Amino acid sequence: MKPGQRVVVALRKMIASGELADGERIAEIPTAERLGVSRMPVRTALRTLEQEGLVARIGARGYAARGPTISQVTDAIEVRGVLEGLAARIVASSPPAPQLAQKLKDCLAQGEALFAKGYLEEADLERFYTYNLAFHDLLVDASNNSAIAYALSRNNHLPFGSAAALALDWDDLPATYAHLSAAHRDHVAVCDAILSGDAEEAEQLMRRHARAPLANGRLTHAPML
Amino acid sequence: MKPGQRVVVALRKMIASGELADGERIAEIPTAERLGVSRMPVRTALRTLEQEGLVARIGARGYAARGPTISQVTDAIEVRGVLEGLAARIVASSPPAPQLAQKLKDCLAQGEALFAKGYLEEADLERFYTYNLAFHDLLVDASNNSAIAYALSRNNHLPFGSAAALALDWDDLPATYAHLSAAHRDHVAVCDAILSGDAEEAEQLMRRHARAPLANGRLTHAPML
DNA sequence: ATCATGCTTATTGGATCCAATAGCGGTCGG
DNA sequence: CCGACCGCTATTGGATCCAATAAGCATGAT
Repeated sequence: MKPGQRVVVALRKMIASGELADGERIAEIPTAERLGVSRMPVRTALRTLEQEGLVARIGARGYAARGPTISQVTDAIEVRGVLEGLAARIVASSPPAPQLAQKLKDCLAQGEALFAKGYLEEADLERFYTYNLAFHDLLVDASNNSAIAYALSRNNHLPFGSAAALALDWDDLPATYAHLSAAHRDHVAVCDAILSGDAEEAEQLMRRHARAPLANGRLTHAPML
Repeated sequence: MKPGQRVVVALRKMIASGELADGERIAEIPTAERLGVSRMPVRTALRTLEQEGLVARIGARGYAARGPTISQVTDAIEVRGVLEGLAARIVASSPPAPQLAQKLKDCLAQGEALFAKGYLEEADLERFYTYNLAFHDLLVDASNNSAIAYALSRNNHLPFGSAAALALDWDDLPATYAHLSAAHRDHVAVCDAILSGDAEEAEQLMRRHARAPLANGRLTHAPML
């Protein structure tokens, strides 16, 4: 990976993990030395992270980390809910192309296979992650609305803003099974609403689905891009 | 203004005005010479504009302008609708602070004053612009949801993505009066729903309000930041 | 004759250097 | 003793230089 990208993801991780505390000042030179690059990649990275809302300018003198606060996390989840809800509504509003219906079925089949055996093993968590992302991406893609994709791509950089934000508990597989299979059932329900052309229902279901992690109460770490 | 900012706004204008056609390649060196600066501000500006969605990367070789297509415009309006709808819902969901109610009243009073005399004059368009922006900002601000503000701030850079996107017709003031007073009535209705705590109604009204320009059919130029 | 391969060149990304600026501290005067 | 002013320094923004890379073209081989 090129230095520029490396610095961006490194800083994202340091902010998300709290290694850079909320409000802590980020100067270019120390950061560059710390990461073993010149000031230039750091400069561009800070500009990028500012656009992403992960750092904020301190007057005219440097940037400060904007650590993930609980409210930021819940806010990002709410926003993802309405955006994906809109995507679902749009998709449901027009008669589905046969190939879209097929893609949806194929995608849901992956989820079905995961839960068929009635329990989860560790490797399944990774598979669910992939399947879940695929479903959400499929929907956004099918909505064919560039502004949604654009807004979501930004939101995804926020902590827990991505569809990957799941209440995963690697130590309590039964509880995780309950959460994830509920999510899968949500997917099926959304798909049904879409295929039957019920736009209102599709949107409501999708929004509730996105908000599920809020109800679960537990927000643990999920991989962030 | 510093060179960096100058280049960003200059490129934004050139893209919005079509001076840089959709899909046209933007190389750093010619652009830098054209604007009379070095390559560096152009580099940072292109990164910024990429984040804003106004240019897209062409493989590993430069950027291309993403001109304002009709679908981009309508997409951005839809997205703004759901985001501001969410803001309205959130505000309506909790009992309004007295000072918020006062601010809303003050804001709506500005609109009321504009339409009281039953017709519009040129200067009123500017005033309505200010009032309209103030109302929308007030709502987003009151929702206290940073992710909404963040997503909207990005969306605002898209053509017609901002609340300033109104079907303004400077030559047909009576028709404009109809549109704008309808918008003001929308504001009043949203405000009523919020103060009475009807979250569902507030959201629906706000979404319809945002989509009104789509129904008006006419999308003319509005100032873009 | 056509396709593949290698060379040339144009263009972007990174590093280093230089200038402008703001913040901070010290000192001097009231 | 306190406040204001001046100068120093730390830090960011811009310019130029260098390296890496990919695209385009030409040439040769099959």
